[in-house]
Amino acid sequence: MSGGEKREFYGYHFNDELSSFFGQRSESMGGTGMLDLQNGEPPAALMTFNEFFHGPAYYNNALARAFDVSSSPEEGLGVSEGGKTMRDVEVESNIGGGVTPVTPNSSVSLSSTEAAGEEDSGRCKKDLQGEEKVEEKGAENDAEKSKKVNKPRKKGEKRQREPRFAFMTKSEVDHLEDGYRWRKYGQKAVKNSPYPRSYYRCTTQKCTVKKRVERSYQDPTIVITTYEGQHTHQSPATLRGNSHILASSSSSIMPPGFPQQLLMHQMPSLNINHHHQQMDANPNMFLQSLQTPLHQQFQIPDNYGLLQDIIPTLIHNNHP
DNA sequence: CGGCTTTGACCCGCGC
DNA sequence: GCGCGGGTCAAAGCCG
Repeated sequence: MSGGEKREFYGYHFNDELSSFFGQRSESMGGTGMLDLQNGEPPAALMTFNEFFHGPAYYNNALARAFDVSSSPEEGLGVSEGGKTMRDVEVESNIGGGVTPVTPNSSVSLSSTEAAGEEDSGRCKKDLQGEEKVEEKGAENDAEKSKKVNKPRKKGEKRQREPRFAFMTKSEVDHLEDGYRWRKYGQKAVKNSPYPRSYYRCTTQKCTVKKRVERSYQDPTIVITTYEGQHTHQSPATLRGNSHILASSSSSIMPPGFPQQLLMHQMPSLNINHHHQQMDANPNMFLQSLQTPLHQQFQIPDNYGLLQDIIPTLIHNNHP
């Protein structure tokens, strides 16, 4: 909100546990901003925006190439921890005051993750629930109580997790307006955090995009929004016509599910700080993929150590 | 009345 | 096997 805020994009690997992530940054780091990967999860590969934005296929191939591994998610992207793999791109930017209607004072960060070889418990449940419910009915006498969520999964079948994108937004409102319509379908208390995590699903039919919204317990002014999946439609806001600019300028690099309205506000002065080692696998990929005006404002991260720099920035932003 | 939120129950994966 | 934490479901309630 204070004018002159800088907007920055950061790439970093983040663990699924964002809340923990933020908690540790000042708790275990004493506020130094060092990011400590919880669980000692090995650094995951960073992927470019384009890779991510072009969907899993692109993304996996690019990654495979970048890391010289099989394109098979299960075996290639071996950054696994508990059967989980993920890569992230974190973008952090402060929205200039007044640009964002709903979140006037926001600093937005985004990151993406994907557990390629993993399954999405949610989807599993949902998808199987319908079909299994029928055949299971019989053997479900005892499962009466479990009338709800119950879904056996076909053996050997792995759930696929959608790519994820997480935003760290400095905002007073939890649910940020991003141009899409969401329906809340759950809320859970977050461990080690007084703030609950809310689960939203895109209300558009056949669109399976979901998002989680939680507030950093270390810095209540920061709202962490994690998008999962890609919208199969355009943003209602875009359709409404007030985002046509976005449609042409960002649609080429942003995934359907990307909160364009949010991004739009960041675009004017994206500024990515990259570190290198992580990108060494393919240092050019990032830039190559950013064949849009955007890249002109990005700074390539050099290594996953960027994890360590993200936080400081946040701190600076939040505590001038 | 339709759409959305709330909320308790339930399932799943994982670590011990 | 058990407990924990994350994620989802769906009934009930709320609201415009």
